[in-house]
Amino acid sequence: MASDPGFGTRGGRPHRVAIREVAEHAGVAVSSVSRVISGHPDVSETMREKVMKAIDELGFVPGLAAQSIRTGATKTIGFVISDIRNPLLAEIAHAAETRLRMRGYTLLMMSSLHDPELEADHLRRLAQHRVEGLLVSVTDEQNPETVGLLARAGVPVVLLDRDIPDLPTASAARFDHAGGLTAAVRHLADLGHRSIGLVGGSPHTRPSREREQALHRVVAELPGVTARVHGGDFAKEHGAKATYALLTGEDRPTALIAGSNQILVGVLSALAELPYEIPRDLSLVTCDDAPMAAFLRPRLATIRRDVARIGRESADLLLEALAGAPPRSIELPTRFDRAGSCAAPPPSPPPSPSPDR
DNA sequence: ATTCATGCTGACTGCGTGTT
DNA sequence: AACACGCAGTCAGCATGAAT
Repeated sequence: MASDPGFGTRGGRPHRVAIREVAEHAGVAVSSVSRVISGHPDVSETMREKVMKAIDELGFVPGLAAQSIRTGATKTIGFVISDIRNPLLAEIAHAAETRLRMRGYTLLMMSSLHDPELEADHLRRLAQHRVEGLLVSVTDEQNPETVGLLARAGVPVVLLDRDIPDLPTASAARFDHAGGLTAAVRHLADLGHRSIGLVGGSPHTRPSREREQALHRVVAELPGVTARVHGGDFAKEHGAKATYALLTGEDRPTALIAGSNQILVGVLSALAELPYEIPRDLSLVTCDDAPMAAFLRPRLATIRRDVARIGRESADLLLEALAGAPPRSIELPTRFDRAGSCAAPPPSPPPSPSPDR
C-alpha cells in the first residue's frame, strides 16, 4: 500500500499516478476504472475489488482538475470574509463548510483583511479557480470594483450580512441588527440612562449602518435620551480610540455599546486605563460574544446572533441557487441578553479622567 | 434469446506550449 | 498568427462474451 496517496516524484518532477496506470496494474480498461471511481451501476463486485486493490496499491487519487476539464464542475466554492482569525467568522466558515462538504463541495477560503483591493484580487483568483459559487462578506458594499466583479462572476453569489442594491442577482443572508440593538437601548433607557454611546464599525457595511440607524430611531422615540456614534473600522485600535474620545469628551455617555467583538477588545483595553468601574460608573453592552467574555465579571450584556446558523443558511442559499433557484434573501434575528454589566447610571456624572494618557 | 458486465473507441473539455 | 498537441479524465455508443 502506498504511503502517500497520489504523490511521488519522477526525475525530480512531481509524478501522480494516472488512471491509465491503475487500469494497466489491474489488467482492466481505463473506462472500467472510471466506472468504478464514479460509482457507475454497471460494475461487478469482482471488478470493483480488482480496481480498488490497484488504486490502493498505487495510491491513486483522481485529479479534480482533470475531472473538471470534462465535466465543467470543480465542486469548489469561494468564500471571502474579512479575517478568518476572527472567531466569529471562523464559526460561520465552519458551519458553511460543513454544510457544503456534505454536498461534495470544497471551500476555498480567503481573508480580505478589510482591504477592498485585496478582496478584488481574491475574487479574480477565485474566478481562475473556476469556483462554482461565491459566499462573500464584502468590506465595502459600494466599492465599484468588487460589485463589478461579483456582477460578472457568472456563478451564484450569496452575500453574508451585506446589502448591495446593484447586485440583484445575489442571494443574501442577513441579521436583523436593529432588533437586538433596539432592545438593548430600551433596556438602558429603562435603567435611567440618558446618554448612550455607540462605538460603531465600518459605515461601508450593513451591520454598522443598521445599528446606527436603529440607535437614532429608538432614541428619537425616547424623550430626553441622546446618542453619540463613533464609526470606524472593525478593529480593536478603533475601539480603544473611540472609547477614549467618547469618555473624555463633552456630554460623556453613561452607557456604551461596542459594535463588534474586535471593537470590544479595544473598548476594554481603553476602560482598563480609565477610572471607570463597570457597572458602577458605566454600563457596557457588546455586539457579539468575544472568546474570553464569558469569564468577565460582571458578565457582559450582549446583543447575540446565531453565527453558525447564518453559515448554514447561506450555504443552503448557495446550494439552492446552484440547483437553479432564483436568488432570495433571508433575515435572522438578533437577541439582547441583559447581564451584570448594565446598571442604573451614577447619580452624578461619571468621574472625569485625567486628560493626559 | 436475453441480459448484464466489460472493453474499446473517439469525441470532448480549457489551457498552455510548441510548431508551422 | 494560426494551428496542433498534450494533459487526464469523462462520457456515449457500440461490440463482445459469458451467464441465465
